[in-house]
Amino acid sequence: MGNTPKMKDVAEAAGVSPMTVSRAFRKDASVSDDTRARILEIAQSLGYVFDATASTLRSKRTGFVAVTIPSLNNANFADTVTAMSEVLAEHGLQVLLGYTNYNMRDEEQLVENLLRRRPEALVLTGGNHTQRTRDLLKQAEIPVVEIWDVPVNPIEHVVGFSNAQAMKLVVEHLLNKGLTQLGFLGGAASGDTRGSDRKAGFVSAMQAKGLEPHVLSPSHGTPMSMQEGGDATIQMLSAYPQLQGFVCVSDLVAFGSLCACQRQGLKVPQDRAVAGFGNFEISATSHPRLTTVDVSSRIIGEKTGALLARLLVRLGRPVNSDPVCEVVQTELIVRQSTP
Amino acid sequence: MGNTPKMKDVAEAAGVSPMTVSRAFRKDASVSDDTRARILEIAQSLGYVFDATASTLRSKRTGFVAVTIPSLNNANFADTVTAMSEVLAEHGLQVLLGYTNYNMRDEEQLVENLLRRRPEALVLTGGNHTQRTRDLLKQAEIPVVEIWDVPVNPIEHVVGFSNAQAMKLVVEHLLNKGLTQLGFLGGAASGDTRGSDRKAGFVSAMQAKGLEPHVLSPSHGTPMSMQEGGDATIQMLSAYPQLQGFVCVSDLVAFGSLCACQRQGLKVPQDRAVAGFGNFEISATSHPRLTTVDVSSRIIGEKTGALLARLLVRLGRPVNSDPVCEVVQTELIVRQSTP
DNA sequence: ACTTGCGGTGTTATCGATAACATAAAGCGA
DNA sequence: TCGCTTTATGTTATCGATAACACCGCAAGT
Repeated sequence: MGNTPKMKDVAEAAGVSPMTVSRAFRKDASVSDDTRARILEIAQSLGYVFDATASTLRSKRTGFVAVTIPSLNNANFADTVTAMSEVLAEHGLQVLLGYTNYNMRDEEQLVENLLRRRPEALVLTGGNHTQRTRDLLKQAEIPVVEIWDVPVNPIEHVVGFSNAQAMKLVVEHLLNKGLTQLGFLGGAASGDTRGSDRKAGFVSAMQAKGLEPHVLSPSHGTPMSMQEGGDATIQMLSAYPQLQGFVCVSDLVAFGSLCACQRQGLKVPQDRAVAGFGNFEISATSHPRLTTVDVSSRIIGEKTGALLARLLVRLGRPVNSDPVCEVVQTELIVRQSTP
Repeated sequence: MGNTPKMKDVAEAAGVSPMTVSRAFRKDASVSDDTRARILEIAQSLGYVFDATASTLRSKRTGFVAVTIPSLNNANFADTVTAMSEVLAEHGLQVLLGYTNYNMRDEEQLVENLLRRRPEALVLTGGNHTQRTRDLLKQAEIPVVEIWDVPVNPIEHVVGFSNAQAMKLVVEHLLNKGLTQLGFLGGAASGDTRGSDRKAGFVSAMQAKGLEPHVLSPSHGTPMSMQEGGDATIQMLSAYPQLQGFVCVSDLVAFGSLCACQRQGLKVPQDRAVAGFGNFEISATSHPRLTTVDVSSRIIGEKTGALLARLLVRLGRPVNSDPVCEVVQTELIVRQSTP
């Protein structure tokens, strides 16, 4: 139990001071090559495992980057987190992940918990936060990045895109193809702000052409998914049989909608068009394949990781710099589910 | 910068000793209710955020549970991790997540990195590890749980199921329906051991009936997904046109296979049967819906979380107990993609 | 030859909270 | 009233690594 070897033990075994062992474990510090090699070998043979918890206290560098996402159950966020983790790992940084459940209250609690771990930076998915969350982050004096959104009033750095703008691409494509009777599926009032932004993009794009936007959103705060997309489609079909197409908050909803149409004996795209959002794998596979918007989830992760690596460069404390706002590309991908 | 308030500052502001503040921040310790309330209020007004990194060093309790999963890009693992996080959060424990990329070497490196953070327990997805990984874990003297598998030679605790056994359910169902010409899609040689186990289950179930098992696996170490499932289906169809059904390593592959069949003008299940594995959301939505095996991903996470909470109960060091081996239920779900 | 500089190493104090122990005040039965 | 437990709080030393500084010896510059 108490026999876990410490740096001191390694030092004694190697006949050097603990300080030298400490240096040997860091790539940058100045130790002669053979001393380092010998120390590392001895450490390994003793079964010594570096203790980051102690290092952290004195050096004030935890090597953590805290990241909040609404939910793990979303391939797009998972891609972003994976890419970010990879980039950060190259710089010796660890991602500390937390889930907000699409809820600003939970986010506030989460942020406080994460800050207790003294992360060197914090990444928030989305741009909507409670005032206390913003206060906590300000106090923490660490770099903050908001992703997957372009907030009107950003906290500091931003790596994202306009969900409303991206959704507009879809609507305009359908309008150009002559479809004017369109319904929107998804985008709850609270919680999923990205979904709401997409809905807003749909509504404003329709209104810009003087068309009526039909919308069906879930009443709860969590985003619609496949099953609900199908249910919503059935409802829409009976409430507005004249609809020519369904614009969906995500590919998952679109897939649910597609299958529901097929079950009703409706052909897609001949009888009804269906468009998704996010370019999930499913949209490239389904039959027919889904028209969607690619939002480069991985690239958001990579860019955020690279930005943080730059800000947290080894030379001492975080570099002060002007807020960065990187807008990543979104691209309409037209496939067979729309004319 | 240096003006971040510390416990001492809160103590002075409240006119008590730092120790009392420390106790006020822990639910269990003995402080009078009004003192605690006053301290917490003052702490809040000063913008004090508890420093877990310092607490950790002295108390030797990090509150971390390290978890390794092959990849975030899998809704099943995501469910497990989410459920586990929820349960552990109730006990003040934080999940520290790492990815092995379906690679034992990466896992070894990852485990070492995670151990540096001094987690109180470690959860490994799968039962295949390098010797050094096993040595590291033994040295660490913390509870270890292997999940999503029932290893022949477990390290310590297990919460999982037999992938081979579960796959056998699918095969036997198809055989009972009179289909004897079956092909298997997925399950690479290395890397994805759960996939390989499922493949093994398929092969042995076929051989038990004296039938020839046709198998098509990816050459690389990462699991097959939708796109590849479709490609593999096309290959199988031309190599073995007599096949009556495709048994797939996952619902994702099955969905790829289903769509590929449909593109070829083949009706499922009339012309070809398709079965998946994992009961992903897609299998309940697709048209036709997919026959699959439910493996209760969330329950694995919940049970693992509960087990760890029990082992790490607040009263001092980890409780010593005999290794637990919980086998969770798997259930065949017959839907329309098979006769 | 003498200084200057630098690579390599050791010494000491310290990061911020808490375990362990000590202590003061309050409750309580006989 | 006394001794005893219980509750609320304070004191001191410590967790394990590292920042900051000091130091030594050797090579290069003048």
